[in-house]
Amino acid sequence: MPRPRSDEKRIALLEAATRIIVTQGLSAPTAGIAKEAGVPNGSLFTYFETKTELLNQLYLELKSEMAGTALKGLPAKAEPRERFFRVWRNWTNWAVTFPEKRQVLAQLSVSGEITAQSRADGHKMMANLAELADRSRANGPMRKAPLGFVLAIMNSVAEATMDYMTQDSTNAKKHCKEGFDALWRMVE
Amino acid sequence: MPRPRSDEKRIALLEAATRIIVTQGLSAPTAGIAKEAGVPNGSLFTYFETKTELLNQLYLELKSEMAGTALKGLPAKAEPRERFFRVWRNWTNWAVTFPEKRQVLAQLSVSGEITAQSRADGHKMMANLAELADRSRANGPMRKAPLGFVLAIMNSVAEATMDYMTQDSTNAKKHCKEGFDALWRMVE
Amino acid sequence: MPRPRSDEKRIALLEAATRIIVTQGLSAPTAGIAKEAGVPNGSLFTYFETKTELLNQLYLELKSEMAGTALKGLPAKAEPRERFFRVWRNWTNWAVTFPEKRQVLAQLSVSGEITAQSRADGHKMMANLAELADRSRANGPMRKAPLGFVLAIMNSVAEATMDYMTQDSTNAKKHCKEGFDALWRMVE
Amino acid sequence: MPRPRSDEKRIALLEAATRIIVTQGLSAPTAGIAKEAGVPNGSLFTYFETKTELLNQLYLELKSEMAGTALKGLPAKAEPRERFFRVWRNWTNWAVTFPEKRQVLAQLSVSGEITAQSRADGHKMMANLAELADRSRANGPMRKAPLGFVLAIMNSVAEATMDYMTQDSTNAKKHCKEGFDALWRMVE
DNA sequence: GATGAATGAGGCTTCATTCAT
DNA sequence: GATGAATGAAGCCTCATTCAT
Repeated sequence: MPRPRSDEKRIALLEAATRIIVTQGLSAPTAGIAKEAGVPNGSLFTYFETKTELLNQLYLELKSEMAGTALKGLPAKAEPRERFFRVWRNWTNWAVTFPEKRQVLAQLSVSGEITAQSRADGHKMMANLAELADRSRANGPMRKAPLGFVLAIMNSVAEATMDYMTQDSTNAKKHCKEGFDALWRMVE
Repeated sequence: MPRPRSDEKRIALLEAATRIIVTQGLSAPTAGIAKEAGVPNGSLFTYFETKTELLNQLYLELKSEMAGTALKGLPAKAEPRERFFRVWRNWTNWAVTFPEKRQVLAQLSVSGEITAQSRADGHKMMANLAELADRSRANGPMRKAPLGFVLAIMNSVAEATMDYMTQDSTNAKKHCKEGFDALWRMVE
Repeated sequence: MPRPRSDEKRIALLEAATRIIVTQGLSAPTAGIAKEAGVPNGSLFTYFETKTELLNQLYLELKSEMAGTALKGLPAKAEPRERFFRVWRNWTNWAVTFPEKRQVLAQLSVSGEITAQSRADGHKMMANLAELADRSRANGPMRKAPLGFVLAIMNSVAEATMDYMTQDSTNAKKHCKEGFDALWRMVE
Repeated sequence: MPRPRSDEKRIALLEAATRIIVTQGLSAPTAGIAKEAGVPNGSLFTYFETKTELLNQLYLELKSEMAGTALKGLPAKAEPRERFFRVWRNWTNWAVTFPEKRQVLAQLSVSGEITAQSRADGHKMMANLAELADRSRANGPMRKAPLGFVLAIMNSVAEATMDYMTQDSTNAKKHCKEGFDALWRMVE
């Protein structure tokens, strides 16, 4: 299938999918997504061969946006802790700003719809973040632990922090800092 | 004095559901679950009014089993750290021993099928664990953070640890310890 | 410019429904109706959102056809009695010609499936007939009775007449006249 | 199947059926009827072999009650008109007093569930009424019309009258009289 | 007999995907 | 390409009836 002329509808569909999936779950009908996007139901399939394909692209899109946002404006020269905190703040803020996106990403991640390839691609997008984490723990107590493990923990603390920031958004900033400090205590 | 409702079938259905959902996801047909349980499809509905009801009961069952296992054999008198580690070990071991149960629990947790009531009931089952966590952080750096936040982090580190233990099960014991130490560094 | 929705299928479905309902009642499966109409079962639902919707539309269709037939070719200028008789003849003939339609209409009318809206719409279709009745009784013994009552009686005598015409169709014409005369005696 | 010991439950079931069918239609589940009657669902089938059987007996029961009420206290010696009016009043009053019974009887009558035998039995119950009608028209304009036809018309006018009495129950008595007068004008 | 759990065929409806226009 | 009607397999759930206790 040739690439469709404009990306407009593709993006409209992806955004609509996010909105619909938040409320209806992954089993939301493609027709509903198309309608929400203001696109005829049949056309969805000229942009995405199958529903699974749409879901995988959505996964990548969200992951990419998340990673991009986290790493945006990262100062090239600064203390590791400072650099890491910058990323942490961007990252968690993204989640608080777009809770639906985070939720959908979570749903997609546990679902069986995402292919190994997509997961691998998704991980690549987090590569810079991983590198940052790797350096941060270089002299700390987890210096000998497998990087994957450290990343997993970092990710999970981030998730918990995001949850709490979203839940109690008036103190979001404070929770953001607390989460970071806790993480730092673990690795450094 | 009619045939009494058999608890066996109820359990068979719940276990079958776990097995089926691991491979097919939450959208697995009820007929498939019934078949796997060796029960006629219509009978599923004499034990669970709807599929959603089945899912909610499964959630509670798994949560309850997980909490029960974690707290089993907890020595009444011991150092907090020791007590907590005992729980941690039980908990993560359960996840490694029954990866399907954990996976299904994860799917259920993010799905929209679980009612607020079920979630509340599920939380209650973790109450003892929560208390333990509360005491552990009493003199540490997170002593002023909201308990919910501490629990969320604890939970997320546990998740990461379980993931890693499952993935690299030869070193499961080591990862279990590492995860715990990381957590302890955060709170104490 | 997709395939336009075919009115043919809609009508085929309505006619099939009539045929099926006569023999199987209102509980006739939609699949059976679709099959009888030579249409795939799923397609029934592109023409009628639900079975109830199909039933309501069928009700209206039949009512409309009945009213239309009754009033067809009504001479603008003629004695009231003459005009009324014309209608009466058309009306009862329709019932004798299409006994299945009448029977289905009867089933629908007593069933709980027909909405108040549909009933109201159905009544409107009989408005001209009602007007005719109203004029006919204007100088008779029922001139002071509520119009609704007169209409109900008229309708019920018509029903009885139709029954008898159908049952003993060789004398249909005679019964038609007798029914009309009886009715006329009542109102004029 | 041997006759069950007591008629209590049988009657409870029949009455429950009436109540349930009014609101849910003839497709009401037997389990619902049993529950409404305070009888275990399985027991329904010791009183009625099948659902159809229950429906037929209900039909007969209602028909019998209706006829019985109509003919109750009929003065042996009185003018035909007077006698007939007595019956008419009883009959229509019954319908106004028990609108659910009438409605259910109507539903049953048009449904395909009632056997020819039941219908025949039902007609027999109206025999006295038929005889009355026959005498009433003996010298009137319908003296040569088939008795069946006259009965049908009588029945249908009664139906219309009942409808109107129920609808506008404050003037029930008046409508009762009006209906009767209209009928009388037709036959006498 | 009384009870209510058990059964499995079948009903209505949904939906991803295709395809006529 | 764009559109939305068409398709039919499949899903959840219902229910009359049977039967173990």
